[in-house]
Amino acid sequence: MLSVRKRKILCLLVARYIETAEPVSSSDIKADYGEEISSATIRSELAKLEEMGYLMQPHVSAGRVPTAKGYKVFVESIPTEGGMLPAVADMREYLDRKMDEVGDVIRTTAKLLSDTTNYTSVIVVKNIGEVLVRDVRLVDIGQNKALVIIITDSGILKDCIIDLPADMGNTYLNTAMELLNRMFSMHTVEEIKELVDHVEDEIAQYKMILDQIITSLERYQNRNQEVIIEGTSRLLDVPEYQEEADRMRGVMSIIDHKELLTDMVGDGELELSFKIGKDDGIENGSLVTATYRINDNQQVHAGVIGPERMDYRKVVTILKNLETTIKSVMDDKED
Amino acid sequence: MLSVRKRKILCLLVARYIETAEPVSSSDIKADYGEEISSATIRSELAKLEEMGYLMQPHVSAGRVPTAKGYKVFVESIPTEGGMLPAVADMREYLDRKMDEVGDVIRTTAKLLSDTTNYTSVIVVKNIGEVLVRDVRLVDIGQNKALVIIITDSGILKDCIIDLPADMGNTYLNTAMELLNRMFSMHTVEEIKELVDHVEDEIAQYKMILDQIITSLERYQNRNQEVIIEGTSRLLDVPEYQEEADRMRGVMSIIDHKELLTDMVGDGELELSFKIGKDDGIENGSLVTATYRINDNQQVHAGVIGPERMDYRKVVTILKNLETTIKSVMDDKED
DNA sequence: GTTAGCAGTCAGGGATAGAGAGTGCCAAAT
DNA sequence: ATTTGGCACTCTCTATCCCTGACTGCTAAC
Repeated sequence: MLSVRKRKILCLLVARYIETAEPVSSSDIKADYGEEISSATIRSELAKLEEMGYLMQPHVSAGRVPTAKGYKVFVESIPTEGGMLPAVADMREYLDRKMDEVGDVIRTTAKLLSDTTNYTSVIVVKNIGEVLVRDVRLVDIGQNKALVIIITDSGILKDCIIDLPADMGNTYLNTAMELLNRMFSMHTVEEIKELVDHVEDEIAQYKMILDQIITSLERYQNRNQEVIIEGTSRLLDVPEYQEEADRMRGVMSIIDHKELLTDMVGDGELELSFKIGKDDGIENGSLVTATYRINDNQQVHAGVIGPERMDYRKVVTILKNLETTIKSVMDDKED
Repeated sequence: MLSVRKRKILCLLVARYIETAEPVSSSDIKADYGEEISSATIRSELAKLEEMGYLMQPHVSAGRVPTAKGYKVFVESIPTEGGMLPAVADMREYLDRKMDEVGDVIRTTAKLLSDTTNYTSVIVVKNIGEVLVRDVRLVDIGQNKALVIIITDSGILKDCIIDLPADMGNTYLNTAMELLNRMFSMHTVEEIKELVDHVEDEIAQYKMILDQIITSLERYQNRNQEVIIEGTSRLLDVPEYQEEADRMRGVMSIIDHKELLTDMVGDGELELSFKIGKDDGIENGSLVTATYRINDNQQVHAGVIGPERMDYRKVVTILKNLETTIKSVMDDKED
């Protein structure tokens, strides 16, 4: 629906605007165009592109500036197989430092991403699929409370503290643990819920414990979404925002309401996701994320947040490189 | 070292500047002064105050603006017994919502603080004093790993995963646990370190476990400092920062490097702490914190971060109110 | 030590003018 | 039917000027 020439002109314009931050004129494009073409021709094409909503003019005697819609055409044209950037060659070094947990890897990755792109970075970890319970342990911690440790196929759940009946005997906990393991082991949360509803009788006296554990499991499965943001102050480096602080607001409000991000990052199937401008939920801003699957149950969305006039090429290249780097580091951790 | 009249003039000036954000002239002060005094007299006092470093002039024919030093004199003059603000009357409501853990209380408090003051809020939780170990549990989680649960007098440590020797027998863990409890129970971390160094022989075969646990305990004692920041985007509401984004940088860099905050919040003994300006580590910004002790082992520093021209009176009042509110909520949680 | 008065300084706003950039449109060429 | 060259037009940007208003610092009198 966009002629080859229009697309080429549009992309050249966006590329130049990203570089110079100034409205692009017809003669600018003529200079970049390669083949011979007159500026008048370009002008008429620009007029049409503007009419179609890809461009806009700050004022009548200025060049053109891309709209969110215009940027989107541009980002589609970026080859995702971009070459290695010199700056990202040493990503591996960052990540090779000894790290105890996956959480550390994520946190470091966020820093790395912010440092290499010079934008504010964002990482969202999502649980996908069902959690399979492997083993359940109960640890008495005094004061009629117990700590529940649930070993699942995607990690260990250990933040669940439950209340115990006051008159509990000594063997009570052990029996409960046995029962729990018999019932829960190798089942998903959904299955466990079913089960508990059906065999009321046998477990009546442990009902209190069971309910608390199931609540906790459900919470784990549903809202275990971590959002990490690094390099907030890099927003200040963006010239657009320096001139008018108001423009920063759209981006800032997202940083303040991290929970919004979980829905804004890619939808899982897409490798790269671009959210640009108000219609996508970021006024005067843009969010580029890549989706990585680190294991069967967890998905990581990593990306950057910045102005609409973002260096998408660089960001895409870095995100692609990050994928291979993360994969290799994670694989090492498996051993 | 500052005459009564100079102090009065300085405080009137700061108060007015905080309100109007505009340089204050000698006649402005004359209007606020109460008693009869000529503007010429005030001018000569202002000149001296400027010479002493409490004030500055943006330009020669403008009024005066306080320096960081000037603000500090002002904040000393704020009565800490300020009355209840209408806006804070319902703090209790915020905090009354059911919250599972101390962590939740803290997080909600941060939001509350940001909402009531309209500044970015900051909360730092510090461990003070020695951690006393009460009980140690080991839970086998498969793959030659165990989860260590340490119940201390100030909380439960449950994020420590240790490696086990590969050829471990079935009773190994139980024996180790018994040994650990015998050795650790009711001792501080320092004492435990001593102990382990001395009775090498008996425990040789459990050395591996012990070392890992001690490392973990030390880390818990030292760096268990949580820093929570809420309402970052409120920085954008500050007029000073809107005009010149560069000024925001000082404050932003602190938000980006939370670890800096642990040293900047009050020194423990002081009830309220004011850090204003570059010399205090915040260029073009100011950090006001109050210190609350929530139990024998933990200290909470709560405060706000904003421009030098902050509404200190309001902030102080709110922080004072927060103290009573937090105390009452925490006491309820004890039950 | 305080006050009144006066001269001096400077920011801020409005008006004006010229330069430069870039477009839109039209008529001619392909 | 598309492309091109040319031209008139529009609008921003910058500089300059000037004026006004706001304060101050200073001095001399009280």
